Amino acid sequence: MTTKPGPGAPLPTTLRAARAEHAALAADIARHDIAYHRNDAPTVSDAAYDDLKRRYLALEDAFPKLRESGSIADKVGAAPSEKFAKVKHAVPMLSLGNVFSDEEASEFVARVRRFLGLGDDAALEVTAEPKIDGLSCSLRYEKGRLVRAATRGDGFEGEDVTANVRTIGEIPQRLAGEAPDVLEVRGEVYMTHADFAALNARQEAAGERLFANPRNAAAGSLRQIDPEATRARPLHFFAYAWGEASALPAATQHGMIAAFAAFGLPTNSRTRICSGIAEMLAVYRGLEADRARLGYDIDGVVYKVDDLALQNRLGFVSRAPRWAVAHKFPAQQATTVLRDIEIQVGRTGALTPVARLDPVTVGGVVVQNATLHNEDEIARKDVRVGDTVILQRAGDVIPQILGVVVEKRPPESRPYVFPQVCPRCGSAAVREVDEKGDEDVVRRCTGGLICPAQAVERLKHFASRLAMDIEGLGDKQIEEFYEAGLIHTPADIFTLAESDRTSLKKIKDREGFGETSTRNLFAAIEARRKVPLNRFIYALGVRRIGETNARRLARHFHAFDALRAAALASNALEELTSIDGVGATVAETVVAFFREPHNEEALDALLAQVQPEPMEAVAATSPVAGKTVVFTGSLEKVTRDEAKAMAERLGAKVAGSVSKKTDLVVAGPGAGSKLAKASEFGIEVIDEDEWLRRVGP
DNA sequence: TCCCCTCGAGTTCA
DNA sequence: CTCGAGGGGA
Repeated sequence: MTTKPGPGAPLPTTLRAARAEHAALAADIARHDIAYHRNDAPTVSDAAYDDLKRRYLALEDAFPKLRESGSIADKVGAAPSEKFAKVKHAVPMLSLGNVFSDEEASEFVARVRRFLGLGDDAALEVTAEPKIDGLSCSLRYEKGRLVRAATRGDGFEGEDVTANVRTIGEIPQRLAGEAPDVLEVRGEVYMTHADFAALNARQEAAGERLFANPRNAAAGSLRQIDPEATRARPLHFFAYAWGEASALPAATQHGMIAAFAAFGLPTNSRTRICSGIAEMLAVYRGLEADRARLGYDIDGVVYKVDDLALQNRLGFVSRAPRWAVAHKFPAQQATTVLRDIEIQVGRTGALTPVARLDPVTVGGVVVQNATLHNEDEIARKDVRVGDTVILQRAGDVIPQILGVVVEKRPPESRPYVFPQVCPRCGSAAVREVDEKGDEDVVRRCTGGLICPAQAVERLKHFASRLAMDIEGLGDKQIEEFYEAGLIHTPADIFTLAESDRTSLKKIKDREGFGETSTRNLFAAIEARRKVPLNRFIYALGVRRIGETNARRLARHFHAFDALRAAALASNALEELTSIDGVGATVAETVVAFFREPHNEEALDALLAQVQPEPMEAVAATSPVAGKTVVFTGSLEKVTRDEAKAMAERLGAKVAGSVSKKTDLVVAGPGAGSKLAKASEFGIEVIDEDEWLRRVGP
């Protein structure tokens, strides 16, 4: 590391000296960035890193000429993901539902049978395979050649890691045999225990930081900027699924895996075909017993309905397939000491207790915090400061406190007393009670608009990715700007650039905000003066109005003025509850929001700065989109659940009874009163075959 | 009225 | 990811 003046040292007086220091700092910062973002192993503390950045930017401010040779300021703090191009998955990479017990696994099979309308004696084959604990990856082959590899990302969009994947020897550049024109092979990139141990030994010898577990090592290795660095890391791959395919080489799950193997792709030899729950559980037990000897990490077993035609019929529930499930091994547990309980104040005023723990490794990751959810949860488990607690990572991600080791409790400990006032603004914190007298589990700060904690959280929400998506205005910046008194309400964000230069100068000096980053931030803010209506509504942070409800409102009203006028109108509740998915509670919350005088004021100020763009009516893509459909009588080719799922997938609404709002009735044999009612209202009636023809593929 | 599903809100660590 | 609650169908 270069020796250099501390952050507080006087700046050099000559351009020459400044240039030398500027270059040295740039090199240091770049090195730390690499260590942090690429290797997932920071080499300096955040504070020390910030000092370097601050000094670097201060130099540039004092000697603007330095910027001519190219500044790294624009890149500083860039998310690691920005170093890889984004790739949209042609077919989303979805997640899997989880089960944790034999009973739940058995329910999965029962649910599949019920959905398909299979009798008890009808055969149903299911594959069982180890669930590899690595990184999901999608490999796109065109005419048999590997053209692109992408990480899973959020399931819809991942990162392009083609160059790195090409260095994995086990993954063929070219498929053997007769591969379809287009085939996206999906599977898991992982590292073996032996390679992980060897890698960590090398890291240690080189004085580099160690990886916490094979999965992190694999993730870090795959995301190397330099493909040659990936080549030096021994990665492996198992193919187990597929995305887009111009043709499928088989009609079953196991057939597909066999085809992958024939194409030269590595597949897992422990995959089995089972004809019932007993065999599935036997595979589970077998893998659980051999877990330590496999040589790579697995965290459970995946069951998949083998017949692809059945998979198709089963389809998806929200983001997970109905035809597959992960049977997880019991989560690892650990004990540690709870040092303190801190109360956080959320955007809606919710007081959330968070446990501060002595750092402990659970499932390969060091955990220091865990949410305690709410007051009742603490009381139920009688968690106290000083207690030794049992910790587990739920679904291997979020730490969860399971309970207290009472024998280890210090004699002087007392039950935890939940605060009755907001720790930030001192307002009373209450639990709301509904008309039935039921108490809400969360205690909320009643400070509302006067609570600074809530104000900051609302601002963070406003600028966040799913809301206004203002780049460069993250949580940290908002906190700093709020502290500095520069922004209080969303509208202030848009007048930031106009606000007097002296206060801006103040931020620059205080927060280490350089000329370049300030300019970029202003540009990002300007770019958001026009936003899609649904984002704007979501950004307002109205309670109970999340992403989906915001979209529902936007779709119904098309323009913001229409929504606002409707909320103020006398028939507001009626109008709002007519929207599918919006009930009385949500409607009342929306009405209350728009009628609150402070909100009206803040909204007027905001609308003077931002123009929400009206939402275009979406063109119907299917003949049944937007229609209300009723099924009656018995269906023969598909089950009722299936028909319903099919209709909803195409944008139709399925109702249980015929009314004037019904657009279409699908009647099978044995249809009774519903059919009569349909003809009474003059509603179109079709049979199952006609239905399948209309919605068919 | 109950049950199932979806949505919202809150959270962890990298 | 999980929990609780809202919405809507049975």
